[in-house]
Amino acid sequence: MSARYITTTLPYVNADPHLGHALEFVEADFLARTLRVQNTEVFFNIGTDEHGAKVAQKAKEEGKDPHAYVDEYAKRFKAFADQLDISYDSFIRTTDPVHIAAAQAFWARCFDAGDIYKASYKVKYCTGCELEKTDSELTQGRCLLHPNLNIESREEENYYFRFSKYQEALLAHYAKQQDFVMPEERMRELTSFVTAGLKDFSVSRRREKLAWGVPVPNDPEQVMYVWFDALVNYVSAIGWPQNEQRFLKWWPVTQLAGKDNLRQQAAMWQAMLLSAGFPFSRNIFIHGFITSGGQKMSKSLGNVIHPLELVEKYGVDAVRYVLLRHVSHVEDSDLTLTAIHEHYTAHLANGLGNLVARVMTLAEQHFPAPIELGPEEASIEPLFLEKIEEFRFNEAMDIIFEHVNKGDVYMTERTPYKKIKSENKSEQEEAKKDIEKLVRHLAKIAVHLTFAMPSTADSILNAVRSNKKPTNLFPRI
RNA sequence: CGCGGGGUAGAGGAGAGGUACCUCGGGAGGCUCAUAACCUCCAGACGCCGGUUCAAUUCCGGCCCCCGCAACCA
Repeated sequence: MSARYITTTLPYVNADPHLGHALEFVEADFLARTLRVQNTEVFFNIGTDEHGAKVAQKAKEEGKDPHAYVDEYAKRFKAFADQLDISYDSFIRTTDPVHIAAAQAFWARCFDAGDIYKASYKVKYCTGCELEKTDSELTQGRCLLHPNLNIESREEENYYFRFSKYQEALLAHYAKQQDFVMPEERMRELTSFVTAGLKDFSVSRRREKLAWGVPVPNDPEQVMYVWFDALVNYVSAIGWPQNEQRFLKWWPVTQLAGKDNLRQQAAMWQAMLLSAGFPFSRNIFIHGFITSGGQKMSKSLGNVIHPLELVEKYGVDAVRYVLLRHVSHVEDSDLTLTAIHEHYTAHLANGLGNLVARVMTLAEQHFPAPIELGPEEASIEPLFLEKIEEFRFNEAMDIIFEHVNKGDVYMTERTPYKKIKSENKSEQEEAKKDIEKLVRHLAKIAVHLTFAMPSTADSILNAVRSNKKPTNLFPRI
């Protein structure tokens, strides 16, 4: 029995869970569930990233103590995962004491390797906001809120991580393991980024400015910059450093991340691993963003799609279905409420739900007892599993839904509903065979749906096992 | 010359050196087991300009347009 470790990127808790989080959770869950049936022991990690300036600031805005604030958000994200039926084995919080200890131990390793050093750090500061600004927060070197003020440059002593040292090693690894990052477009982008040269990055902040972080070992003046702390969750979640055995059992990890996280996960984090003396991650899948109506979702545009509202309206499995089948595994994908509704109606109500209804109606009427299922119905198509392992989730889903269509075609061509009423005995027998075949076909579809749409799969299998037409699986809305 | 991606029927997507596929929508027919569902057939497309090739929408070059990213946005 082999072991596989899968993790999502921890969402930062400065905002509520959104459709992008749902996408990543569901993709990871799909993969985890399929691996579990392939004689593989799976450890599936999710969690929340809770330190840093933005969180401290948000907590202040809401008039809360940071601890209370992050507790609230961690609860919200966990509930979110539960409502999406995510089969996670671990929900790590970067404020967990074990994680904090791990971050410090990891830091110490990098420090001992000579990769963490102190240097002067320049920040851009807006005196109007009384806040540090990053380049992306500035437009033409100016703060948007205070365009008439000059941005000041301030300096302070911070710790740096020797990222530049690992350029060659990273490039060598990318060349050696070409599917380290998937899809390959992302690998190209990453390679060109690293080839262009790496600059050491700052990994701490002065404590007096930012108390909401992990204290740097042996320096009470400094706390870790949230990046450094957060990335370590991938090893702290599996027990490092206090349980070396457990760590060795699960590492290396398969990571899922958004395209905005490519560098951090596939370059920075990998360099940190190297510095601390760990093997690289196993592989990293980078997904795109979900847009709506061709634009980024934003409150001001009013095009935000709230995943939990979708769950309420269409059901969890329908939401999981849309995210797995109608979202590109490579590029950004557009989803609108209309499109979601259309997918639901066309493929779930008219397609899958209707097929189950028509087949089970015939079965219930013409068979006195349920059909015994055999090993054939329980087996899973290898191609289906391969697609998922290659992160081609939508193609895997296509395979299942082709079978739904085949069922409908078979029904039309063989007309068992007509032959079963025939006076002719042999026609009746033929019809019975056809119905049985269709019932087995349904069972097979259900088995394949276990991973993407667990409760739907259960409903179908229950219907087959009890020889009873279920209530509408996907009512028209 | 900053980096990467993209422009395919009315809409949204997939694809590949040689009959361009899917979903929704439109048109015609069929079926009646089913959630007014299902099946069949038809109409309709490869941004622009060059090049390579027997053959390009697919490869190469140029142009136009769109979208991300541009490192501490966590």
